[in-house]
Amino acid sequence: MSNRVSESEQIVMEVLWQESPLTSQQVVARLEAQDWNEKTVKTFLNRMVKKGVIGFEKEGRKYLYHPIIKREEYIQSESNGFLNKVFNGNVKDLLATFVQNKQLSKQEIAYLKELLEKE
Amino acid sequence: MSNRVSESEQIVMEVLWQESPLTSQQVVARLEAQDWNEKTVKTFLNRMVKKGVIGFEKEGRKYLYHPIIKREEYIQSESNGFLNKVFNGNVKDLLATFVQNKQLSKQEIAYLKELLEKE
DNA sequence: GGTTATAGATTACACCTGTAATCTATAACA
DNA sequence: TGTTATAGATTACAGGTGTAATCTATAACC
Repeated sequence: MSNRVSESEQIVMEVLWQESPLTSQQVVARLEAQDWNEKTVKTFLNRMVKKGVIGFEKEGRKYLYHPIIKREEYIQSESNGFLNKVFNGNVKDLLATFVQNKQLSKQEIAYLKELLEKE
Repeated sequence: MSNRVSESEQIVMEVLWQESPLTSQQVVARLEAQDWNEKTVKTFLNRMVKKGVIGFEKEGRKYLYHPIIKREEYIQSESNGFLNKVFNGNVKDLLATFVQNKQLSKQEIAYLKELLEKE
């Protein structure tokens, strides 16, 4: 089993990053919008435990799940992967693509300029 | 067979985006750095044809492969997928993450500011 | 205490992907 | 023209992923 987080698993991670620990039932409840069978969610939780990306504490017969990897680290790692894969590591190209293809509000533009000033 | 381009397949696509049409041998030659068996590359070409992301013209017994999907469209689609998946669609967050975590040269910063001006 | 509901564990199964080896037809060479 | 090299097609096979159903043990209820 690899220890990469699949797309579906990431959706489960988001729930636990938002709030934890949670029982599987609570996770299922918070994923209602996904329209996944409860069994499916439990499979994901199980696999994620095996991958070592989440852990749990037993509480009676139930488990209380919590994230092990940090959201920031995950985002960093995904971002770098994406940067290398799609933009061959060229940050400028990546930024230009997003700046040009997405509508940015005046506020956002101002905010980003400020960030650039600080660099 | 899905019509998404896998990671390995994308590497093959890059070759054809750079130059096409190419025979499988030429593609193999341009992928020497990948250290893939020739058979492996041919499998990828085959699958990509089935997925409809590349096409070919017969030239005698050989095929001349060419991309069907455009690089720009691919990048757009991957970028949007990434944006939604990792940043929940929030471009500002995405841009901030890359601006803050990557070293940008003065030139790059100037260039990006210029882009922002134009928005 | 016996029965039932439920929690997590195990099993299932098809499709995708990485990574080739083998098959089959034919072009090219001797 | 018979043999061989080679092109693409087909087959292989393990591990990951989506999507659950079934198994097994136990907590909870009657």
